[in-house]
Amino acid sequence: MRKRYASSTDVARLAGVSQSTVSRTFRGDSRVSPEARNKVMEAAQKLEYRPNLLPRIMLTQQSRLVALVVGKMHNPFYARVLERFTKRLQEMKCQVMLAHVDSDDALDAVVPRLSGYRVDAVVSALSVLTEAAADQLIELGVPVISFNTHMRKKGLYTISSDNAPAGREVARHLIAQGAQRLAYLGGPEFNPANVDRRTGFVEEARAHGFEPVLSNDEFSFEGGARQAVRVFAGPNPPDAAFCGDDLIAIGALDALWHSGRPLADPLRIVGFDDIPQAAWAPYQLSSIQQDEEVMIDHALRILDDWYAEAEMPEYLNLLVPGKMVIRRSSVSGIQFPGSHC
Amino acid sequence: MRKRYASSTDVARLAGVSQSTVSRTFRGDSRVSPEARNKVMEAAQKLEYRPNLLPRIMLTQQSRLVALVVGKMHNPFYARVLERFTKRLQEMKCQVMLAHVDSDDALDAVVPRLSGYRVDAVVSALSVLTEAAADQLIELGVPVISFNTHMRKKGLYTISSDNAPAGREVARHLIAQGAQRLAYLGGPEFNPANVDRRTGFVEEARAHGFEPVLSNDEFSFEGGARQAVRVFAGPNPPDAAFCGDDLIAIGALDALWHSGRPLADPLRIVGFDDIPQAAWAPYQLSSIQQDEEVMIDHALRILDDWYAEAEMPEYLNLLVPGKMVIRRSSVSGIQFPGSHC
DNA sequence: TTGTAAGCGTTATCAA
DNA sequence: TTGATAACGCTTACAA
Repeated sequence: MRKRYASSTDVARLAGVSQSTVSRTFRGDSRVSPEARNKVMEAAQKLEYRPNLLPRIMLTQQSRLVALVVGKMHNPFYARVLERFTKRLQEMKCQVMLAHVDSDDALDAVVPRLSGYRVDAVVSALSVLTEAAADQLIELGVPVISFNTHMRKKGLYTISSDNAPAGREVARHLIAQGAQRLAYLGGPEFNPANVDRRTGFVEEARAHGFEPVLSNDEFSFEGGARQAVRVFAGPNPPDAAFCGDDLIAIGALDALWHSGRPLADPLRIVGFDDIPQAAWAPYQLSSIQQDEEVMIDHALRILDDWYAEAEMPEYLNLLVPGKMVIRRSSVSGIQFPGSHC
Repeated sequence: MRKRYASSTDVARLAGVSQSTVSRTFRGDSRVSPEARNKVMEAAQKLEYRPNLLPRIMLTQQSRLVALVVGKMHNPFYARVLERFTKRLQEMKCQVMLAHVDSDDALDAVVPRLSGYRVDAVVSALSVLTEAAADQLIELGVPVISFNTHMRKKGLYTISSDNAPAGREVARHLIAQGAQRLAYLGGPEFNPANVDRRTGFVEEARAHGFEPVLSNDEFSFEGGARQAVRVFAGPNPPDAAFCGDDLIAIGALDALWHSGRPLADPLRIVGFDDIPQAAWAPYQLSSIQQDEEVMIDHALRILDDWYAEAEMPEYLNLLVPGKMVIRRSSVSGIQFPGSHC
């Protein structure tokens, strides 16, 4: 049989005080005499007492547990968000309960547990939060904070990069650099972040008299590779592409690299997310940096308000501007191995 | 005031049955009549009843909560382990409590919370688990499972790649490819994984009459960049290097790339971890693949045994063989842009 | 098959 | 400053 933890009652008995005094001591309640405190601490030490937080949760209706629902962590952008967010939550005395969800089935299995542990809030960093998934989380009855989604729903608070203006900025930049034939290599067709990035890009391009080639696939390296093969197959391939995220951009470049296909020279590429790999020497990829710190700040503020029992808005759709980071890939263009021979 | 969840008592009242019947219904206890079950489910639906797991934890001394303690998630290898592990734990009906720890202070803050929530076990994917940190986790009184550490301590179960033989294999491979001047670019000098990889490599090299140049720094891109500058500075630089992990290898390559320094041709490189980026076109990096699935299997078996209240060994140090993945970087060597002109 | 009642380890209220 | 005592929402004998 498993060894039981010592309880505050055990400590109280050994210290010769009441259980309430032990409780007060450990919560830092001022109304404890120094002598009592000493006796308690000594007994606690002897018994290796670890205060149990669970009864407190039941009594106060507050767990300080925040669920973080993630999908694909192979994207370094999400790994970074997860790391920072966890750190910040710990600083505000919350713990993260991680839930990995790669299908709606997985969500079915996980949601009852999240409610069972009485998480105070759910944060979704799922790249695609479908409407059904959002509903399921909202039914938990706790605030749902979601990154890079935008839906107007009671109980849903979204925080997104301002994708459309970023797309427009990329179009202007590529055109200013002298691009003639534009392309957009995107994520899943109806993914909201993808839609906004593409729309901004396409609209701005059209305003300048260009009609970009459009393509979509997964947000991933492989998705980029597949699209590159399709988009750059023709006789007069694009000489500039905006990619839905950096992994797509890098996957596309690698595919072109391998294909040995004749390409426009220079070929200019811009990605999105500004993952660390974008700065790596062979890519030197221009990208839109999402301001994760500000996005996380917003999320924490919403949580704070909720903990303070402040009046919460029914829903919220916050936009955070991205910042364009210009590197070689969109200026002098991609250097293929040996391309300058 | 925060809205309270419905309790099983509320459901019982509405359904006109006893609270125990509600409890039995939700635990799938067979001793409930179909009529009772129906009434209960109906009432539960109406009240949006979500069973609370916390009292159960208190009663059964089992939370099915596993703490995952992570350090640097910017390493894609750890991100992948985290993702897989979380998924597998969910499949065995456990939830992950994530703890981000980047200093011993952070550990002090986090440990009392982990015990407070009564986690059943702690899994550490910290790249360096110092002895002090290990002790702190062990004092929680729950099993501690740690990756790529090796310490013999009661309550500590370690699972590591078998680093030394991997190092030896790399030495043999590079020598067989025709390398003349070997180098090892490593992680922190006393990190156990680093020590083993280096030792295996150096011993085998010496057995073949080679004396590698040694260097160390962080396990990171920047660490690799810094080491490359030092190691390849001399007049007769190494023509083959084994790197403590793939990020070091890639950082080193990028630094050399930028430096424009005259280098051995071919220059052969091998990394460790086989992160997805190792396969990217400009690098084509040979690497040692850690068999994470098997490592995770071991960890889950330990957990399973513990849940089954099986007799646990005092400690355990498991080794999992790595597998060498050979790519261009160690055969024809690294191609610098334009190097084949 | 159902209900009663005693815990689990805290917090919070009220007297002392 | 202390100690009783009633919750919190379940699980689990035990009785009916």
